[in-house]
Amino acid sequence: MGSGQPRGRSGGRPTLEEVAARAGVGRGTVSRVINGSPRVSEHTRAAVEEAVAELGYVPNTAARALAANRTDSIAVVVPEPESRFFSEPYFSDIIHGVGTALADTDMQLLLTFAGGDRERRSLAQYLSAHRVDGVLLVSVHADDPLPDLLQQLEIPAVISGRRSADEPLASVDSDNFAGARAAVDHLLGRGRRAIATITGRLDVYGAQRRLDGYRDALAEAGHPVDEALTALGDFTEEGGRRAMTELLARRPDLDAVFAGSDVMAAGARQVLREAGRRIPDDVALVGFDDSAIARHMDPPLTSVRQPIAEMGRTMTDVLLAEIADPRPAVARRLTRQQIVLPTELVCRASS
Amino acid sequence: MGSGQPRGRSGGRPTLEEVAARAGVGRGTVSRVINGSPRVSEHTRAAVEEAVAELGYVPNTAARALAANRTDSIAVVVPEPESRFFSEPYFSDIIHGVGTALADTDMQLLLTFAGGDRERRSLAQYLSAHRVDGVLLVSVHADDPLPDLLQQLEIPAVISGRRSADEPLASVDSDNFAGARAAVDHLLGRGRRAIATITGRLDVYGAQRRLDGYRDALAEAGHPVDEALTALGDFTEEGGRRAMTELLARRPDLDAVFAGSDVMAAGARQVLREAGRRIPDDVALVGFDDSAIARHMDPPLTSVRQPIAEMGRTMTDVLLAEIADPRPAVARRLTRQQIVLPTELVCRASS
DNA sequence: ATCACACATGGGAGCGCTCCCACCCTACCC
DNA sequence: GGGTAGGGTGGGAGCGCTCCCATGTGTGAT
Repeated sequence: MGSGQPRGRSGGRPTLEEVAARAGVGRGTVSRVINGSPRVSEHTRAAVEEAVAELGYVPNTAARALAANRTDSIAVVVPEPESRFFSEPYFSDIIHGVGTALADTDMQLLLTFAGGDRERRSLAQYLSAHRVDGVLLVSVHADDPLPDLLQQLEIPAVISGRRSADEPLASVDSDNFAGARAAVDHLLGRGRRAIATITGRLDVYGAQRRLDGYRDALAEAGHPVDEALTALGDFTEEGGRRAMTELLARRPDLDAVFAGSDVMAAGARQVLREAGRRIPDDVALVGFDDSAIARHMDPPLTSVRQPIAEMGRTMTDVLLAEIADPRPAVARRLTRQQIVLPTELVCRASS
Repeated sequence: MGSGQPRGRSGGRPTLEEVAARAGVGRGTVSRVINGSPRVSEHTRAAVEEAVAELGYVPNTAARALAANRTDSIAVVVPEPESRFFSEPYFSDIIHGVGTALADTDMQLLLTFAGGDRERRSLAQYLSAHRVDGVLLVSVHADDPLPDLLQQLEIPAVISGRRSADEPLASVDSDNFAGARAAVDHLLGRGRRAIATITGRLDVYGAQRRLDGYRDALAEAGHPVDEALTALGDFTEEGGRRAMTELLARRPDLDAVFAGSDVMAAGARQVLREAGRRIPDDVALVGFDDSAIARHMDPPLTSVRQPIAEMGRTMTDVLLAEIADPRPAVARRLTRQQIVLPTELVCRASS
């Protein structure tokens, strides 16, 4: 903004050629300066930069993409039908982190929704056409074919949350196991003995790991794991309600509940209240995610915080590194990063 | 996916030329088919479509953008530093709506963060380079220079939430005035008489309109507007707390509070509770936004719902129409749309 | 002075597409 | 039978850039 922009022929934006003419150099030289090549003399560089500034030159991405066969953009793929995804701040936070990481680069962020079958197909096409330099996969299901497609197309990709213990793609995850352990250890420390858990969908690896952490904590404390104290949820509030009802029926003597997500904890709380159980006096409650819900619940919910924005940032860093890495995919595969970020227990009044 | 893709020269993706060769037609004809031109015989069209399918041809966007001078993508501009933006589901919901609207097209969605000064500058550059066909502006401040820049560059743009009564850009907003009226009418209907309000930042037009609605409802009911019952907040929880403290000091006899956002209502609730006021027995509380917080608050918060996802969808539709509109900007200006979507009061236990 | 070589530079050759003009062929009309 | 539309079609001319090769130009070694 600011000074007027002298134009080329037809009022369009200035081109490389025009910058070259103004600076009294060739097209190639300007290109070198724009792209930070070292093979330009200091003097020439200065002249070109001046011309660029004077004309307000901005490279044409389309032309660059066509000629160089790269797009300077990455895609975040969102499995849209998962309304859970949009109802939790997870999405915003990841995107926030990605945005932060991208701010230092001139990469652009493309948002893609792989919702229905049609979108999925057109997404596959889109990716096949190599219209992005890399892909960030957010909350992918175990049976999603997308990751394999990406691998086959040799498109750099990073996934949020591993799909299994041996995730072939680069991934960034939070330490679900340690988070769950911390939550249960905390409950044990407060003297709770009949600690139940409400799990998320177990085909989500993270949910499984939270359950593992719960069991591990109990086992280490010398508590026998009572299957009656485990109820399956599905990450929804309604699922939390159902699971809590079940638990109460099976083990009316329970004195603590570790829920695999805050939303499920909220559902559980309703049932507990209706059953006349006071929180935390009769039953302590701990959630997972530390979302806004946790802070505003009554009583405020103790919850395991995941560094979601940081996950987004890290995913982006890893992806950018993969894109920049000149080594062939085969060599790279050996070093595919599996990053696990620490979780943290946030104690509030519910426990 | 599926069948193997025969390749052109060097293992790359097939080009228009190759499709043409295979179908036994010229390049122009294939282009016409791809772009749905009617000037192709039925017979030829079929042959081309078969060749396209066989080769798994996907047009190269970069080449198309370069040749046709359009990008088939729109940008959503997010004023990132507003952390409020990320802490509320507003963002996700808008994006969700935009995604839905875009699913029917082959437009791509670009997410841009106009946070710091540097990002702002590079965004201006980005837009100047016409790297998107249109822009969706989300929650823009009254003094933001971006809208003017867009208008000057003649880039189609739609803004969420008008900046003033005579917004020059196309805009989509929710009916803040009617929403506030409904909330206050509801409180009046429940017999509340000393109804206070906590406003958002009044340089946000929507916050002003909510205040207007509050006043209008009281005036129409024959209540004198008592300035002591109006406190300024800033959309934050802390702001809500401060405002509530003020109100309680000024008018200890108040029996209802209409907050300009759920988050501020949450802050107010804390103060009310600390002051020993029961909700809704002593003081009724109504929020605005109907966010997740409202449902999980204790007691659940009555709140004015905004159709945020629908706003995103509508913004996109309007933008696509503007992009498709062949009329010059001058002619279009006369018909710039100002769409206002209805709000709805969601009654819960807090009132 | 001569040769070799590195570095700086200019510009041709595309990248894959759209736009548009020229061409051809088939009615159809006089 | 010749003339005239007009729909179908082919392909040239770019779009603005990067890549790379060819061409200087200056330096140090011989």
